[in-house]
Amino acid sequence: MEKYKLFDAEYKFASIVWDNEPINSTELVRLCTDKLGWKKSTTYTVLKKLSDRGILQNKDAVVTALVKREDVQKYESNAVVEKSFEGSLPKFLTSFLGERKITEQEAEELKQIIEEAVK
Amino acid sequence: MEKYKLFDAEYKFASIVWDNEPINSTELVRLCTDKLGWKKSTTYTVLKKLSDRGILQNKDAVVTALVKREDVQKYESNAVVEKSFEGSLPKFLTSFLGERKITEQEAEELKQIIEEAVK
DNA sequence: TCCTCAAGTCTATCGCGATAAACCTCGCCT
DNA sequence: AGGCGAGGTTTATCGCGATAGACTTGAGGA
Repeated sequence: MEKYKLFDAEYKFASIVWDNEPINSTELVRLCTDKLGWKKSTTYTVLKKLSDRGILQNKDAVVTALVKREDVQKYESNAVVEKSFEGSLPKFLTSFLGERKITEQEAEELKQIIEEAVK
Repeated sequence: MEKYKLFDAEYKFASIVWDNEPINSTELVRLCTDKLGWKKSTTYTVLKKLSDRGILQNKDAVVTALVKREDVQKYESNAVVEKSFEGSLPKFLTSFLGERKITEQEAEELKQIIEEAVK
């Protein structure tokens, strides 16, 4: 789903929406000024673009997300494994863990997640 | 290590080097023309930039890598988990796997990698 | 009626990554 | 002594994501 590809600025912006939706657009402008240092028009420009793409929605000055954060995250995770690890999750994991050590407890949690995906 | 951050074009280029090093620079130009559609000067421009950064090396017309592919991959994997998953590997894994199903064998392989990191 | 302010659009500008044109040097061959 | 190709640098140009300035519209209050 190429649709879910967000650029850096877009992702930061969308994150603010996800964290605060539903949110009034003027209030959102204020938040972006605080957290991103954006001017009003910048916020509206990005908001419009994401709305046109069906990612967000601005109706009667109330902004909500049409696409879930999880869906964008899923796209991101797949894209990286695809681009840098030939689509191989094992390769990704090996690289990520590296010499890094994890606790027995963390290992359990990860194995649990993996079990969940076996069917 | 911010040093390992490669842009898209740089990464594609470095990949060709990793796959073929040591390689003569003129030969590398030919490869880039074939695989990336680049002109000679484009190849040299990118090569110089990566050499200046200590990622690659061009000595007596022989190009080699000073930084291992694995190190760049490690940076990439960490960056994504950091940026999109609050640094949480479990969150990344959950998102990546999603409804996707994996075989018992693949699960074993993954668990093996995880075990390796416990200490 | 006029002012204000919320709400939003349209059209730049700007920085930077991606790509390349033009030019240079130097050894080698004829 | 002149051409030629390998090897390389310097200096643009270009596309696009990031950001914003200027302007518009419409409701509500003094």
